[in-house]
Amino acid sequence: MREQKLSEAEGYIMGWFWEKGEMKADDLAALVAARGWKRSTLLTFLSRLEDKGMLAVERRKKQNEYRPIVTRAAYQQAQSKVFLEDMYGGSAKDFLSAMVTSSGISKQELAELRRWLLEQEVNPDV
Amino acid sequence: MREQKLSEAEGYIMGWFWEKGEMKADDLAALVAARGWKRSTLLTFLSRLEDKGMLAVERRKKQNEYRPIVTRAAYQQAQSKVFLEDMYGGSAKDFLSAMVTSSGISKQELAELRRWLLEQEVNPDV
DNA sequence: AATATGTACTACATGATGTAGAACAAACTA
DNA sequence: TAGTTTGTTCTACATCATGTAGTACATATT
Repeated sequence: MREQKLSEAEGYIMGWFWEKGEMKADDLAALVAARGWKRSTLLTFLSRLEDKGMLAVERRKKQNEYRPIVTRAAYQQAQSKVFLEDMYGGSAKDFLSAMVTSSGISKQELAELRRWLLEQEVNPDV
Repeated sequence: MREQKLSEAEGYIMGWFWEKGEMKADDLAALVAARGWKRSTLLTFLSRLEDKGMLAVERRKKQNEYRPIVTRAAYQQAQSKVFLEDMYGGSAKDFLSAMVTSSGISKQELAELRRWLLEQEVNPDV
């Protein structure tokens, strides 16, 4: 039900859904074969993702169809807001400032960021 | 030992250390009285914070002295880097972009941010 | 009807977290 | 100095998230 944080495995799986869209358990199984999960393990994750409100399941006669109902962007945004709030009291500037100070961001990226920000100014469609 | 993520309670306690600096258990106890923790509970947290490398402890005859050895800024920076990497592949621009798109940041803040960024340009002491 | 297939339910170990009692050592006091 | 107080460290435990999977049960096939 609640839209929470995804665990590593869950995030990995959602990554595939965001890339491929709707899938059946077998489609996903093929994609995540590298992890060597047993089928039931995978099904457990899918079930948990449904509980977390990330996937919608269409129960069919043959194989269920799983569809992502939270976009990657929406998830990122939600997590980012929480992070920004928890860590910097919601101040994006403080966040950026910290990144710059600690070289968590390169000069090049900084320049790019500046360019982007200036564009935003021209387009007040925010 | 390892510098990890802080739990809610640990973060709350570190917040006080970052604000007050060095403290004895009693000093802290007074500050966090609202939480209604038993003394041993508080001591457990202090001990765990020491394990996590956040506090240095000077064992005294009377009361131990606890001192923060990771600054708030350092902690924020470390966490931010990890977050940025995990969530946006390290792209601060993508992060900002997401914030703007989702109104996770106000126009006013955006303007402030722009001003700040331009200042950074003038001062290449980054 | 017998068999195969696929999902849901149940289970379990591990690690983090919140919470705290009890043991033990040092200091103070009568 | 022996008893009492004070403070720290150890040990403990319940709960929750997570990774992992067996098994029961329903449905589809043959």
